[in-house]
Amino acid sequence: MSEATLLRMAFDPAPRVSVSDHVFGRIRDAIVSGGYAPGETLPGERELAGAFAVNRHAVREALRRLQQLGLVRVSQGGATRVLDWRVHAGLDLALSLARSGDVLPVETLVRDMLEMRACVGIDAARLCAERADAAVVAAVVRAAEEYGDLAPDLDLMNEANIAVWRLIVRGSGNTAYQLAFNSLVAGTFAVGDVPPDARAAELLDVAGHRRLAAAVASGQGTAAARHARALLTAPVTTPTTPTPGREARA
Amino acid sequence: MSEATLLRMAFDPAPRVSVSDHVFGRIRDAIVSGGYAPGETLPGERELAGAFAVNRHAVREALRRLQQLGLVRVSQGGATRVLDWRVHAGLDLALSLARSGDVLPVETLVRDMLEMRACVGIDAARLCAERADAAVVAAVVRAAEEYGDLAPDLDLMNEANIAVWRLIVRGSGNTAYQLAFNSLVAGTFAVGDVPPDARAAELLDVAGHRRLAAAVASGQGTAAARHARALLTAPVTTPTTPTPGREARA
DNA sequence: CGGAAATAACTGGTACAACCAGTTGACGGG
DNA sequence: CCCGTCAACTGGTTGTACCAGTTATTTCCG
Repeated sequence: MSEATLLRMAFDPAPRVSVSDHVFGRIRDAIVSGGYAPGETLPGERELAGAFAVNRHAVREALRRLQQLGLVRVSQGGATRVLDWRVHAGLDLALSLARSGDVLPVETLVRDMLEMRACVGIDAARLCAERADAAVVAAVVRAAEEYGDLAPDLDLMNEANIAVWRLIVRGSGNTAYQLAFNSLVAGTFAVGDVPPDARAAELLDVAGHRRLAAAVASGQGTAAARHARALLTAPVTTPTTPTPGREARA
Repeated sequence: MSEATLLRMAFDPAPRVSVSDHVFGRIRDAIVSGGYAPGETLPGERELAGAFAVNRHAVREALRRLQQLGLVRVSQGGATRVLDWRVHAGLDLALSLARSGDVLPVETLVRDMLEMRACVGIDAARLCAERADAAVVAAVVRAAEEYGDLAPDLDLMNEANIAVWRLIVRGSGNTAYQLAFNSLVAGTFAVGDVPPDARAAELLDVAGHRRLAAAVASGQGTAAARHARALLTAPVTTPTTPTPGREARA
């Protein structure tokens, strides 16, 4: 096999995860997948260090991150207890979940994130139209214009699409929306292949994006929300690949 | 001063923050408040350890958490660079921001989180009505019933209110909503005093909550969304204390 | 003189060992 | 039986040494 062939194959970019990342991921998956029930006590740091054959500090770094994520609660003197991530974990966990799929059905997770994107995006569009300052509005219009020029390259359009929405969310003046948007973008990016054709209709609707930008520019919140809804609810309501899980849950 | 007097005073629950927490908070505030511009390089671990007069391990734990939060990007060999938290930080940052206010106007942050709560809550109510299984629906109805019994104790009602909404969000079957809900609850809790009277109207509207539960039980998504909207948008649209910042941003 | 390769001086990553500081539960005296 | 004491856990912190990448400098060859 020639070197050119090797380079064309797009390998994984060399895992090379740090030791503490490894420990972090393993324990996270064990908790999320139910290996450790909520309330259960995790093995001691020294014991974990021995089990993973790493230094105790690496375990500590991992545990601190798990604590920040809301998966465990460590307390000096007492044992480290597992929390119920459905109750204590924040949206940032979605990124971790998406990154190392398998523990949770990726299909469902993607659908959920798209659903939330629609919910937040619609309201952000409304708020952006109602209370964004002139500079951001101008940037939105400009971004929407440039967005259309990239058709029909879906990869580039996806990137530009994120830029447009980032501006809209920014224009909403809602920090929570902004942070949630970041979480969702990171999460969907981590999944890698967000069903490419499921969102093709949305991405290729250049006119729809320009209508949205126009509504934002003219300060018409309701119209902006309507156009945003038209764009964002398409991939959720009409999936090209039938999404399992809806019946499975019932 | 008698012991009883001491106990009645409700002191701060003894700060006792760990060393790495201290370092974490300081650097986080420095970044969020703009002390370090995005792209700038943070001092080396050894230098930071010297500046804070702590061991390097403590600094490392703090940096790892900052990285997970999306505030910095550490890379072996290279320097640790500051990221733009408006672009890379997830919703979990809201909790950190709320906890140690000051760096960001708390008023605005609370308004944003309530706004997002409304946005997500309305859609979650709709989805819960449409696709929640019988067990969750029954739990929602029961929780709404018990909720009314707690009036007029606002503290207890607030707690029960969260329980009701947690069930509804759970019933929506959307993991992203669930995680975002957790982030928002943790964030508002961290603020401590979410303007108590601003939400009094919502909390005391027992009938409204029961209407919502009834709509969920009968599977009427649109009605559930309407009732949810009535409950959740009240504190946002009619603040008892005029919220500054809206004009200040324009 | 120009540019590429070796290198020195950083950076973060990991390890071992020891000790401090809380928590827990068992043990023994009242 | 109850309560204080103490020993054996737990996590928290420190120091040091070294490994592993990055980066800027220096050096040497064409």
